[in-house]
Amino acid sequence: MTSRYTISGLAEQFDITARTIRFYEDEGLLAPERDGTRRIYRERDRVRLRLILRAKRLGFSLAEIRETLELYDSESGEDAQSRYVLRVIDKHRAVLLQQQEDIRQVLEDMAQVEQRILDKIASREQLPPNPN
Amino acid sequence: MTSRYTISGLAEQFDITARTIRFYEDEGLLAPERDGTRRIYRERDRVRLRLILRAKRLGFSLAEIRETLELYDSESGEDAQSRYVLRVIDKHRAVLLQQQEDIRQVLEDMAQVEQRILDKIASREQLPPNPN
DNA sequence: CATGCCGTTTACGTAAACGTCAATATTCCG
DNA sequence: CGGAATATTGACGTTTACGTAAACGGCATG
Repeated sequence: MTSRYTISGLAEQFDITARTIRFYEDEGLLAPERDGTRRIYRERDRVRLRLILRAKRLGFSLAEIRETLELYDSESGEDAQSRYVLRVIDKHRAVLLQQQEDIRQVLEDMAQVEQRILDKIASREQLPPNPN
Repeated sequence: MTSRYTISGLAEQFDITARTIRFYEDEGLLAPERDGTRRIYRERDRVRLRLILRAKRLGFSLAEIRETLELYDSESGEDAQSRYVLRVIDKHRAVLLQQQEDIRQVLEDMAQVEQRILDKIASREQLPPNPN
């Protein structure tokens, strides 16, 4: 059961269009096998796609995602290369931590707006049935 | 000291270009006062800009940000409007929580890649000085 | 066999978010 | 006061991430 997927199957699973998946391939983010001309996706392609969409939800560009995937995938034979990858990982981690902080801030702001509205609704319900 | 800022001042503070700030104004995200033709930014503009950039780092579009700002700012006089805003806030919160989860996942993946590399480096340092 | 239905490539279209001049004020500073 | 620096409004260019349409191949099925 080396699970195989069709392009429309994958598209449905992730709620995107086949066009999008082909585009990701054009951009070098995916490289499915072929049965003649048809694309065949395996489990590893699915995992990759899930990763891509995760990163996209966080606002990263396809170019960034591609570079990152290539880098992390690279067997990084040499020591220098390994250390370079480690540095890049640290940079990426910094960006993600910043995003976590941004999310915290926005959630806080939202809670304030929400509270303001709730207070107003509450104060209105206190009032007698419209003194007109 | 009702702090005033020039456009280039703000640009420097936030490490963006003046063009960007003007563009945000064109898009209805900012509305600074004018001294004749020059723009004058007050503290509230600065706060707004900080918010905009935060949201941008999280991958939201300017259109989304504008709508959100307008909505949250609206005095929402009517009760129905208030309840509507509360629902939108809930939706936004859901998106942010999803992002938090995405970040957790990506951080996890990164940690794995990092560990793999560290292991490889360690195993290499175990080996005797190159058996050639 | 005709007719869907899915898949493929190629190509042009598009919206978003600015960058990059250009031409024209204004303002600051020695 | 005069030149340098800063600001303003167009207007056009560019990149990203697909959408959309055209034109075609393969297969399955009534």
